[in-house]
Amino acid sequence: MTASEKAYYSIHPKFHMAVDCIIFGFEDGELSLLLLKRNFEPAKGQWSLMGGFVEEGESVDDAARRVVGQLTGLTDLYMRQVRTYGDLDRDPGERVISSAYYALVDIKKYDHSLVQAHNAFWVKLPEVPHLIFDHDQMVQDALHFMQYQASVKPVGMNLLPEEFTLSQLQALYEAIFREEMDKRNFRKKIASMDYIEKTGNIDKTLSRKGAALYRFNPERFKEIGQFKI
Amino acid sequence: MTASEKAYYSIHPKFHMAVDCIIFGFEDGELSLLLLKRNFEPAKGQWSLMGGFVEEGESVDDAARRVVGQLTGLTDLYMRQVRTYGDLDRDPGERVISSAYYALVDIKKYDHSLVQAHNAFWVKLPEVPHLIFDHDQMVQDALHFMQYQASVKPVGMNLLPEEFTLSQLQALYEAIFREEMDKRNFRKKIASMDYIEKTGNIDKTLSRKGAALYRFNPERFKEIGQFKI
DNA sequence: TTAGTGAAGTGTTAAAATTACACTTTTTAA
DNA sequence: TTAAAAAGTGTAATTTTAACACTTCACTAA
Repeated sequence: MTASEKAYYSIHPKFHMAVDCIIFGFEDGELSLLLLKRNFEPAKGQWSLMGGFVEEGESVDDAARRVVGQLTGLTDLYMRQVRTYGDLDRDPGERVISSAYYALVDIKKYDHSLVQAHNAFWVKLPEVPHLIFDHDQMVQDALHFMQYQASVKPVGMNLLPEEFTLSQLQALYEAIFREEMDKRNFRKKIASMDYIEKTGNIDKTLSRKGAALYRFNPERFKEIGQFKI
Repeated sequence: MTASEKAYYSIHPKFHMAVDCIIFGFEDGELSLLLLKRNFEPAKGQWSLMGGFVEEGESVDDAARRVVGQLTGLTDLYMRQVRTYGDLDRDPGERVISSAYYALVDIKKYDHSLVQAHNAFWVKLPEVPHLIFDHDQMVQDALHFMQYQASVKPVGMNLLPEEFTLSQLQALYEAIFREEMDKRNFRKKIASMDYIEKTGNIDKTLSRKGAALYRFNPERFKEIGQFKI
C-alpha cells in the first residue's frame, strides 16, 4: 500500500464497534428473551441485552456468534443481523456503534451454568422490562424483523426441539404473530408443506392419546423452496 | 466516568466505519443506480457505490445522508439502512466496517455538476457492471430490501416526480418487481388508495389525449395506513 | 368394566381477493 | 377526416382465505 493509500484511511476516525444480541426462546406458549440483569458496570443493576465488543481479527457476524456462545454455550444457531445503531449518544459512556443480531434458541438446550454466571434470565416478551441505551428499540426492530422472516421462511422451527407436534408448532406461530389461528386451517397449511414430515414418533407428554411428532427437512425445502404462513 | 469505566471501553479495538449508498433512480421504465467510475485510489478505474467514512460527531445515518448529498446535492431523500458489512477483508486496503444505505431519487432532480465532478453515472439495473469489494452484494441486498419495502409501504413514489400519471406509476412498479401487471387491475388497486389523489393537472407529454396527474398525500396515508401492491 | 377426561385429529361451505381479458375515448398531426 | 397512440374503463372465473364443530383415542379413576 502506498503512503497516499494509507492516508486515505488514516485521516478518518475509528470507533468502538459492538454487537448486541436479541436471543429468542419459546416456552409455555410465549416468546421469551434472554436478558442480563447487569452485575457489572456500566449501568450495573439495570437490564440489558447480551452484548460485546467486536475484537481484532473477527468479523462482526463472528463477534455476534461468539457473544451468544459465551452466554448460552450454543453455536450453530439461526442468527440474523437486524440493523446497526450509530447515533452519537446511544451509549452515554463513550461513542460505540453497535450491530444488533437476533438468535433463535431451543430453550431446552442452553448451558444453564453459563447463563447463571452472567446473571441472565429468560423473560417472557410481555414482561420484558425497560432496557438500557437503545436496547428497547433493538428488541422492537428484532421482533419485527423476526416476524417478517418467520412469515416467509421456515425459520420458526429453530425455536422448537428437532421433533415437535403440530400443536406446539401452532402455539409457536400464534406467539410469534400474536394472533390466534384456526387449528384445521393451520394443519391444512402445514400438511401442504412436504418438507415438514412426520417422524413416526409420538409425544405422550401432553395428552393420553399422544401427538404425532414432525420434523423440518431442510433438503426437501431446498427443492421446493416456498413458505408462507 | 471512573477509570474502570474508561478501561471498559479502551481495552477494545476501534475500527474505521464507512457508509456505502445504493442510489436508485427510475427512467425509461427501468431502475437505475448512480455509480462512480472511480477516478481516485483505491481501486481507481473500477466501478463502485458512492461511499465515505463516518466522521467524528456525526451519526452513521447522518454520514449516509451527507455522502448522498455530496454526490447529488439532494437532502431529504427517502433513505433506509440495508445492513452492515463487517467481514475482515471486505476492503483489501485496511479493515473497514461499512453500513449500506439505499436512497430513492427523483432522477430529474439531482445536481448534474456534482455528479459529473465525481465521475458518476446512472446505470440501468440490468447493465450494472461488477463493482469493487462487496458492493455487488450490497446492491443485491438493497434491491431485495427496497422491493420488500415498496410492496408494503407507499415509498416507490419517491422515485417519481411529485405529480405522476398512473402509467408512470405502473411502469415504476413493473420495474421494481420485474413483472408485468394488468392495467385495469393495477388502476383498480390504486383507485382504492384514497391517499393517491388526482391533482386535476394533465400530463400531455406522452399522449395526445393527456393523462391525469396524481400525487401521494402522506397525511391521508397516515390516517389509513395500509398499503399492499 | 366402564364412564369420564382432555388433547389430537379431521372436511365443507361461504366470503374475499386475485386474475384474466378487449374495447372505447380522446386529441392532434398528417 | 382520419390515422395514430396512449388513456381509460367493467365483468366473470378462479383461487385463496376464513369460518365453523364434532369424533377419536388412550388412559385414569370410580
